[in-house]
Amino acid sequence: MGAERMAEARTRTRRQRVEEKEQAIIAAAREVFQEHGFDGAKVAEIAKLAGVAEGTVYLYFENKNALLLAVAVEFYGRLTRDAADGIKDLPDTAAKLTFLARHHMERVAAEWPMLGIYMTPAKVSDEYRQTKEYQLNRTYVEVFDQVIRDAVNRSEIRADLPLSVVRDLFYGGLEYGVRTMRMRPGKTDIDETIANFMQVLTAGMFVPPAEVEANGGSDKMKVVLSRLEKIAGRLETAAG
Amino acid sequence: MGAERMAEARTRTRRQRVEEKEQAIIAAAREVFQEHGFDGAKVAEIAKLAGVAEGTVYLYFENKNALLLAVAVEFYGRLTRDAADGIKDLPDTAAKLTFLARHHMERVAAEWPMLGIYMTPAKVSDEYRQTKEYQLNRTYVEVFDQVIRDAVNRSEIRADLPLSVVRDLFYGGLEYGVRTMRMRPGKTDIDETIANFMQVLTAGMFVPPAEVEANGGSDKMKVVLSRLEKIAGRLETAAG
DNA sequence: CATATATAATGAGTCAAGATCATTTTTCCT
DNA sequence: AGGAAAAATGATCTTGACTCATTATATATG
Repeated sequence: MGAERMAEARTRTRRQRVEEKEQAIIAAAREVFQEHGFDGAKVAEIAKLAGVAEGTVYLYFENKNALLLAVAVEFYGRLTRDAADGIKDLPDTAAKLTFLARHHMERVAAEWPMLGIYMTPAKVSDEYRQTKEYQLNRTYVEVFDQVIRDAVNRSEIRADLPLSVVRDLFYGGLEYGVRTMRMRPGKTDIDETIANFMQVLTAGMFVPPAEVEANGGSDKMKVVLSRLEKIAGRLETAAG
Repeated sequence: MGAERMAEARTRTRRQRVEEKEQAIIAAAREVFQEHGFDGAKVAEIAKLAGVAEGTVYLYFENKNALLLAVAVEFYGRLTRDAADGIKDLPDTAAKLTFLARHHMERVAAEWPMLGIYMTPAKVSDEYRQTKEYQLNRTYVEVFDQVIRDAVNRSEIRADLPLSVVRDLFYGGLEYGVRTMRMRPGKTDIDETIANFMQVLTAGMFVPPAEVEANGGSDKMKVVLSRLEKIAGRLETAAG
């Protein structure tokens, strides 16, 4: 019994050591990927930064891609957690979406090399896309999806639009938005950009005929009112 | 004089031969990139397919990236030309945008590997992005931009939205849309997807309060009024 | 504590693929 | 024809991912 527990304890500490080393390698990989991009990153450099020999990396990860995947898992974990936490106490749909937009833009902008790399479809095989990468992304956008579903249930958002279309516009638009911002640094304000995005998603980009009618519409209301008053008058007369 | 002309003529035919070979290499590269992706493509295979020695490729292109760039130039050329041609005779903004959306989706879907590769920021150096790649993209989206500008001038589209935001939503959304379609093959209809995209861009995704008042509003109002008038009429008759 | 066994780590070596360059082949002019 | 310039070749070099025989460390046992 005592021996068994000791054995277990020892095994655990060994596992802990192993896990610490694994974490060190992942951390090093993140840093090197961030700096040089996937292709530019040398496994030798990652190993050196992690304080292990090059061969050791391959005891922990099958290959460079697996290393990238591990970094991505960690990245998506943080991303998803922060997104979910961030919207928890926000009052309405618009505020939540605005937060998610900002959160996404900032993160993508900050860790662009990693994300850009990871998103490259050819990089991660079809199998992976069907499983791990897909699941990661799925879990992340689930936060967004839930906000939309709630809004649809409360009839704030059209129910006739497929969720995927809304989601693709949101995240696709944001990703391109980040690119645009990177292209002209300093010349674009993130808050203004997000406000404009929300503007389009909320009200569309076309000048809404509805709006024209609605304004002029108040005139219509007057017309209707006067007609109603006439009717009321006739009713009173009739009743009288 | 005669000699000079002859020299020129011969030089020209030599140049022609050289250009033919260059085209052959580019064509081979496109095919191999298309099949294996950038990383998977071997210069040796491209050379073989083009019918030249491996070293010859490097007489025409500095390196593999330059080869990719050449393929991209050719690709963007076709893409831009077809886009401009396609919208020339279309009657209104909505039709033009719908065409551009479909055109883009189909091309991206068909030549995804190439585009996906090329769009990867790390692949093409910062210098290139500032010059060649940026210019290519710029020329392509110029077609879209002009449609939007025209629409703004005719007051069909809000003037307060930066063009870049509209553009990013359009192309970003479409790119993600293509991904979604690839993810669930057969389960998503391209025309329906495009219609939904246009729906959001046109009218927004939120249920517009204005619309309720204006559309339903006016109709309902008319119905109610006519009912009231009928009632009034009957009452008058009855009272009469 | 000493020894044996299992586990972990190492880095020199292999291999594949991009890029180079001395050599050969072709073109073209006199 | 002959020679110079241009073009093409492929063996060779280089780099970096990945392997594996060897060494070191940790754990279990007498």
